[in-house]
Amino acid sequence: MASRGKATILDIARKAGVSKSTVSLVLQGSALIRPETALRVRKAIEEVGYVYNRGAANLRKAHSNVVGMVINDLTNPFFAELAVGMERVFQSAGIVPFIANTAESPVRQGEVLKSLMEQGVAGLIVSPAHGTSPDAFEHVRSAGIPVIFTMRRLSGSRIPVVVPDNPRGAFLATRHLIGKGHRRIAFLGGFPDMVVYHERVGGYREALAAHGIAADEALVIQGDTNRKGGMSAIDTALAFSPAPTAAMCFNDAVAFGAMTGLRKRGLEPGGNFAIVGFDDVAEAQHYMPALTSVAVDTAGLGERAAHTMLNMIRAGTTCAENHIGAISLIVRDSCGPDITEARRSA
Amino acid sequence: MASRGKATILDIARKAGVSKSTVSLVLQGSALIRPETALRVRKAIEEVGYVYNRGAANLRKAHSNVVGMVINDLTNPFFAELAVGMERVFQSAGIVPFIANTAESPVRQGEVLKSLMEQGVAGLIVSPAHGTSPDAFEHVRSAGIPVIFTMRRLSGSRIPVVVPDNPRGAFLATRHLIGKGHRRIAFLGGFPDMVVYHERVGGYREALAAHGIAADEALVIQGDTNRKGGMSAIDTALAFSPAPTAAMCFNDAVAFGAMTGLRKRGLEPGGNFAIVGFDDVAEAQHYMPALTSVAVDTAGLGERAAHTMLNMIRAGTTCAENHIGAISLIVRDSCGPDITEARRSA
DNA sequence: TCCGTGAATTAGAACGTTCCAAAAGACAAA
DNA sequence: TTTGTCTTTTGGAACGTTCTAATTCACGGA
Repeated sequence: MASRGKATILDIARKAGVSKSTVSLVLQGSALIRPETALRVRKAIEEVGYVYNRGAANLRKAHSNVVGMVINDLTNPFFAELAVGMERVFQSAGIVPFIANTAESPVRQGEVLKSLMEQGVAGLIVSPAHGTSPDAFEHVRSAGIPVIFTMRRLSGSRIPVVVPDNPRGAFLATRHLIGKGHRRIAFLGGFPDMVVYHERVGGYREALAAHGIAADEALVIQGDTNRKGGMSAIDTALAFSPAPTAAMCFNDAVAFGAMTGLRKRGLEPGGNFAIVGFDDVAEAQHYMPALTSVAVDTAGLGERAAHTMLNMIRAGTTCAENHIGAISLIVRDSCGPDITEARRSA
Repeated sequence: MASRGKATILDIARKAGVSKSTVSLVLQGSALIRPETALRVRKAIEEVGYVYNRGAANLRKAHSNVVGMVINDLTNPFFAELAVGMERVFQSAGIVPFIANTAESPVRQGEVLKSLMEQGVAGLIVSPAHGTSPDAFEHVRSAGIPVIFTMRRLSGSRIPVVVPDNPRGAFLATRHLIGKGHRRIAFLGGFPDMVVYHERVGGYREALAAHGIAADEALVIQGDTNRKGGMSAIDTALAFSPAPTAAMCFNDAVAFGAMTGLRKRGLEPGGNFAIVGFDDVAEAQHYMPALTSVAVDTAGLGERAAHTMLNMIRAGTTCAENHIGAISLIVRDSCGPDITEARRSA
């Protein structure tokens, strides 16, 4: 019986009356082995409950079959979905994905990175933590290990990225608000040290400019990119006079927070105040009112990143083209009716 | 320079003018080595950009430093939070946690399990996928690898569990509704093939019985444990006559769905219908109305599970005591005022 | 009989660590 | 000088695979 210590390839060889080389070949599905021999070996494998030792194999093999996915915030469903999308692709390609969470801490990210390197990952897909230095992953890449950034890019880094078309998304969303008749539109959440922030605020400004609306810088309100940040940002926004009548939010979490904040002040999102989000998380459609948001096809981007990584690993390169994912505006109820129409019919 | 192929312990030895054994000892922080020698070695390590090869080390070591966390649904913030809590503990204990998602599929779970075994995990913490057979993890355990189930238990399995006190939670929540004057209380969501379901429904029934309320089996409505399930369950519940005036939900996701469903029918959660959830996810307090829910201290349970696992690994045992985590009812706005009082004052 | 060919199998040297047993060196006591 | 003890260092055999370069075998043709 398989007792003290696990069974090895050698135990199977003995049991099947072949050499360890033959067993190895069978394990790799080689066509060199005579089918009946292979069958005998496979039976032996079954009988002793053998489990393959990938660590030992990786010692010989050129490179391992594990890739690391370094995620900045796994408790955010948006990123969790991303991770799960990538995981699916890797799993079915026979490579083992390790998911690691950095909780937006560059320090944790460093530790996690060290662990993954020690495990001998064949590649790394990273959604970098807030505050990551642009060259934090350079030594990985220069060691010949492919790295891809996803969802967030680091300014000044030459590592390939897979990100949504943030400027276009913000542009479309803002244009939608303008089309509804809004003229004083706030931008809520985010900080200027993230590239995404500039991309989204840029799209927002571009839309305003395209419609000849003067941007009021006071209405661009920075803040945390979560519910709490949304609640305080909307408070700040409403303190101005004349108050904005609509808000483009950095992401859906901020939008949810803003909607709660509006209700606290007796305003009704989708009624007398319009809100647009960004990311289109699953919750957006179930919220009351259902949130109009920019869909970024999270799972699709994840899959794209994973496929790109697979190609890089196969090709043995650390280069790849950037991918800017298409976005689309999902119109739901949080922007209410056209306010010019409403005014006219009143 | 470190060029073709990574630097190994041997390169460092050469560079520092010592033997590979010495380098190994330094890497393990052994006190045997003379401090100045250690320093010289460490400098060499720094200079060549050496990265430790854990795979090679694990080949010799009794067991590895990685544990696997098998999660049924990472896109559910509740489980994501659990995973993150465990990860924190492991990371700071110097062991590497791998997070894997099974998407509630026993098949995926099997694949994931195989991968983890091949990586040579030292232990496994599992929140089993819906439909997992009770002995799915028996062979792991009998191979001497510690396994812990968390959040969900499998009937008939002898693997140690770390779970919240489900019966008590459901009891307290139901009692709260009864205290508000409700007599027709529905139980929404879940399926009888999960042990958790029986525990929670059990607590619900016990509370009813304790207050002399006859349980109406028609009001126990099975369904998916997500938003969609909640929406259809509340529809079913409201079709009965007399209709229930309150609902105890299997979890918060179901509760959110039920609240949406109520609004669709012109009822107001927290107004003329009372809702209680279970899990107290982060979103509960931000929802409108804020959801009264049973808090299970997710992160705490995760940490507890992780610590138990660490102990099991250290002790080399596959046994541990079950842990039933304390719960508490967090009262917010979704149950509204006492309806008997309301009736009296009307 | 001898040789060549091709298919199937195998021996043995890696891979980068750990760890045991032993060695080397320094010093004190006999 | 010899012996013993203690500290520090080291050689070399594992660990479980893969992979290259054989080796073996059967068969057909000369």
